[in-house]
Amino acid sequence: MSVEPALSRNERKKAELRREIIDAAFEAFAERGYHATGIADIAARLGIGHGTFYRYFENKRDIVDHVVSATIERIVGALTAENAPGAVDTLEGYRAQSVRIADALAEIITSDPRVPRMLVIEAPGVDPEMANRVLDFFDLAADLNAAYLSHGVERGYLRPGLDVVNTARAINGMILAAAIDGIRRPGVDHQRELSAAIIGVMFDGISRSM
Amino acid sequence: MSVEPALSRNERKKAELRREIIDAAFEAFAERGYHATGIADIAARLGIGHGTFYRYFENKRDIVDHVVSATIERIVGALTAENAPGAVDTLEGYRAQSVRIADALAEIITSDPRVPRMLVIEAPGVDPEMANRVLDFFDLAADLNAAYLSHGVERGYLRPGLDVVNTARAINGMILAAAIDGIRRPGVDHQRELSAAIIGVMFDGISRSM
Amino acid sequence: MSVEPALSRNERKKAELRREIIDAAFEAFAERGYHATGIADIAARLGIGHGTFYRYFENKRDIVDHVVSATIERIVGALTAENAPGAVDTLEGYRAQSVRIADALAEIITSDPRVPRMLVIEAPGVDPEMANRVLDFFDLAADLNAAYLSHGVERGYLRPGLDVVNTARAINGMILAAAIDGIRRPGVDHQRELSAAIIGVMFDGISRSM
Amino acid sequence: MSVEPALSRNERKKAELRREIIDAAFEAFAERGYHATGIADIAARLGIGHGTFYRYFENKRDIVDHVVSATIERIVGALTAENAPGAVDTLEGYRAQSVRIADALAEIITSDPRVPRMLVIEAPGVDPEMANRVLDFFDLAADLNAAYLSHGVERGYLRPGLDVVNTARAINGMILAAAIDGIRRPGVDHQRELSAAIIGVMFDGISRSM
DNA sequence: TATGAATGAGGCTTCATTCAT
DNA sequence: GATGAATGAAGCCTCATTCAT
Repeated sequence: MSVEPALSRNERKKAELRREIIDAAFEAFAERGYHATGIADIAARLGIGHGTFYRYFENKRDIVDHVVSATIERIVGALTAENAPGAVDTLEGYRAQSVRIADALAEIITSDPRVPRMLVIEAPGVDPEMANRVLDFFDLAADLNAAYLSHGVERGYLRPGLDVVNTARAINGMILAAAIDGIRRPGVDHQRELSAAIIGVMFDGISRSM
Repeated sequence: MSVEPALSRNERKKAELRREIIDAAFEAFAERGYHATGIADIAARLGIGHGTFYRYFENKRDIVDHVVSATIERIVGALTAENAPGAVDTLEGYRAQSVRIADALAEIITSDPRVPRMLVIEAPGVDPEMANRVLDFFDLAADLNAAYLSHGVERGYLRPGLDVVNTARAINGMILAAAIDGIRRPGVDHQRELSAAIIGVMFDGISRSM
Repeated sequence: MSVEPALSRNERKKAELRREIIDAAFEAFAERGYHATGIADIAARLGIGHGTFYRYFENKRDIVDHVVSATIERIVGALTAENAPGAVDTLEGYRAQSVRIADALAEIITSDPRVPRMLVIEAPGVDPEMANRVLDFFDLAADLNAAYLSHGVERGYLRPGLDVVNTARAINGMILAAAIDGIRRPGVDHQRELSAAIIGVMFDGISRSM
Repeated sequence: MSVEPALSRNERKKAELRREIIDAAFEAFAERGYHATGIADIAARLGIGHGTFYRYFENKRDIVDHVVSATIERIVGALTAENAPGAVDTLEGYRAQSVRIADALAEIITSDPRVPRMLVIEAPGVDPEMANRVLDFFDLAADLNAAYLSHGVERGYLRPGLDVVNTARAINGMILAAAIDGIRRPGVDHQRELSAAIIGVMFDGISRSM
């Protein structure tokens, strides 16, 4: 028995349109830029009156917040799906998990390069508050990374004494590089190669082993 | 004896004001954002009439181009100063050079966090063309990195068979991470720690050495 | 049964406002001059916001084009109403037709002297393109005149060997003189006298008949 | 012995530059239009600083006044040169004089079509006051015409009872037509043909003589 | 509930004019 | 006297937002 509040037909339709508006705004912002996009552009993509927009969202600033939230959720969702945090206890396990995460990210990036574009190119320029949200997200990702690293150090398969916080930020930067790369070079194969290089650096560094 | 083309007093003053306008615009864009900054804001910072602005720059788009150029030059200048490309032939030499480069970057970032803010937060959101300029700059940095890596592979102090192009991009991402980190956490000490972590990952990876 | 495409109430109101804007612009341009008139002036005459103007016309240049078009149509409409081209075959018939045309013109000019003012004073100074439109209109009128003259020469009631093209231009000039005269001296009676003088010169010249 | 106040070398140079500024302004106004021409444009044509302009003329409105005055004087000068008002006492004499006047006008118009352009296209659109000046000039020309006609009626070689005032305006219009024609079709030969047609209408009308 | 007509704050840009050098 | 750097009034236009239908 479902205990969720049943949505009336009307409510379902409203929610659906709301989602469509977010999607249309995402497309418009990613393609033309936030500042160059008008509310009318978004409405026109859906064939609705632009007055209708204001029945679903407060204002332009409101929609971009939802668009960015949806974009972040898309990424987070993909990652947590492939992800059992703390479920690995060996170097190989961690490496395999890293590959899975990288693949999941590559999938998002290559299937829709507007995702990294929105997050890296458009969102930070919206206004200082939004820039902070994006930076917060980066920090959050770094925190998550750091947790993995701590786990690895504790378990002994990562270097003892590793500066987990800053190393996490460094690794985070490589992931960001992959995202940015996907904006301009969206092929899956290429993204895989880049992932491999990232994981190579991450685990082994670039020095010739002696 | 100076052989430089002597600038008249007038020309010197014009060049000076031009530079001041670029600086004021840099400040305004970094602090309030490009789109939230009006020409009048820039002029007001200098106590000049806003009409004067248009004697020095074509329009708002023109000034941001110059601001970004100046910002990029600031970075490039700092790097090339510390930089003898291809002048190292050992792992330790490369590592030391990497430290010097990292220090130079840290110096820029911590001495003026508006530099990374302008490049990473504001510039990409100006318009698609500017976003491309920034992405071009990232690509250029990656190309430079790749050249270093190639040199190291040839000389034998870096891992044979290294995917230099993609590895360069990965390393580039870590540098970007440092830049972004500097936006929010501008202390020199912290930046040094982050640099150390980056160089640690870069050369040795995170795996426990056997 | 009306077969005309039924305009919705909304469409009718829009078309009506559009017409009112053209009228207000006509008034403003005729009274203050095109360059001295601001969009805000036009809007203020109608008690609408100046933003509303831009819902109906592209820009200032657009509205003056429509104003001039409407002005030309007003003249052309009045003339073609009184006008059966080629329907006369005698000198007296042509003279009578000329009188009718002159009366129609006099009616327009005296009922609204802003019509000649717009066409002769304001429009040419808008920009070179508009000046060309006005000159084109004069040329068109001359062409029409020439057709009448040709007809008369063929039918034999006008002088054989008449240089119809240039004579048409000369007559055109007399009509223009009437228009200009109407700008400053708009009385109907006066306009009639001028028309009579024009037709006198046109048909008989000024020489004492022998 | 000259009793005219001798101009110092300096004063002569000033007067010369003054004339050059008027000429340059004439060119600029005729070619680009009054409103589209900036003071800087005029100064640039002469290679002088635009601040210098204000040492010779009060403001932009001032210079166009002088330009129009010079233009009118150019016409009046050419006409009065060929012109002995009241010196003819026969129809043929008047006709010959009319031809001479027409030739003089044709000479001005074809040698510099910017003259009619300035007077008919540009000047009226400057502002209402300038429009009045132009209309005044037309009226003056009509008055002059009327004087000739009166003389002819008195002497008996023009039609008795002629409405000299309005007929003068009609003839004036034909002259205006020639001026306008010269704007677009500046050939001397063509202008001569048009003059002939005008004089033909003026003296004989278009009716077939019985 | 959906619409789009109306609005006007806001921002960019031009250019005639001034005035210190 | 000549210059051109500086100025800011003025005007065009956009577009987010409101609200009557």
